[in-house]
Amino acid sequence: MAASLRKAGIRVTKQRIALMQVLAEADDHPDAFELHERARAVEPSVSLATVYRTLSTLEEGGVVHRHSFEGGGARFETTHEEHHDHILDIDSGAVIEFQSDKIEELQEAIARELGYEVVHHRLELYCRKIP
Amino acid sequence: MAASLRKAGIRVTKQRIALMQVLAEADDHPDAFELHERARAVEPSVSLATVYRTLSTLEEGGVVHRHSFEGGGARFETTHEEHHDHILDIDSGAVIEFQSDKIEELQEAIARELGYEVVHHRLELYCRKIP
DNA sequence: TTTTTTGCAAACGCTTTGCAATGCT
DNA sequence: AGCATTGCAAAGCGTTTGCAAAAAA
Repeated sequence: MAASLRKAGIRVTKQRIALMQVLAEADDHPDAFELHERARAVEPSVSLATVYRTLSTLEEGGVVHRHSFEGGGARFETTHEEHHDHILDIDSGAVIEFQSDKIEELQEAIARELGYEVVHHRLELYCRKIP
Repeated sequence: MAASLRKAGIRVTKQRIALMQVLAEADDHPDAFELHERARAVEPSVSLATVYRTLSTLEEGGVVHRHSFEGGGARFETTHEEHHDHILDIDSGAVIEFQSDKIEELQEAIARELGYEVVHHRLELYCRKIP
């Protein structure tokens, strides 16, 4: 944990280590408040302000991704290799990841046709379970 | 304008008429602040609070759509027949609409495969002009 | 020792809301 | 008359920031 911070040129503090640990263990796209709760359980000295500051730092460093789903504040996940989009279960709040090369290609084709190149995109499917 | 409000079961006030007029003329997805400016030019008695309240009312009535693009507040457009998604020009801030049946189908296929049906979705391409 | 990071509390930007006054039907 | 809608100012919410103290390099 400390090593990977050092490698990214980010100073190692106990607050950052706690947050990274919590992020590494999370698989549910928590928000800043939730991350603060979890980080405090590991290292009580972590403040919410530091959670926000560290998340921004980690985002700049490409370590985490920030998502702004509908309703509520931003939610975070540690960056993983493959790009993916999200399905959001309207009823349970669950977040499911998916990936579609075809959709990616279509997006690029559409943009290109209009004289644009896609820098990044956002695709979210707000769904309900089929009974 | 007044008639279409009445038809939707919404009381007719000069503030609402002003806002609807401004919305009808807009083709640039303005935010609440911008709509307030424009509506005030038509009817000076419109307050920002009423703009927000009326936008919510119109949204519930299906008359306008609210979008939460990256950065800044919500932006609005009058609902038009065909569903569409958006390209956002990162440099100019311009919003371009596009529509792709293929992408829609793929989204539904992906959701279905995971046991979900798509209630609504969000697809935004943040783009830069190709030189 | 120098520079960065921290917690705290205050400020921020956008949006919503309580209230008494006003306006619609 | 009766009830919805208004403007205003205050509050709400998630997020950011100024500052002096603490900690990392």
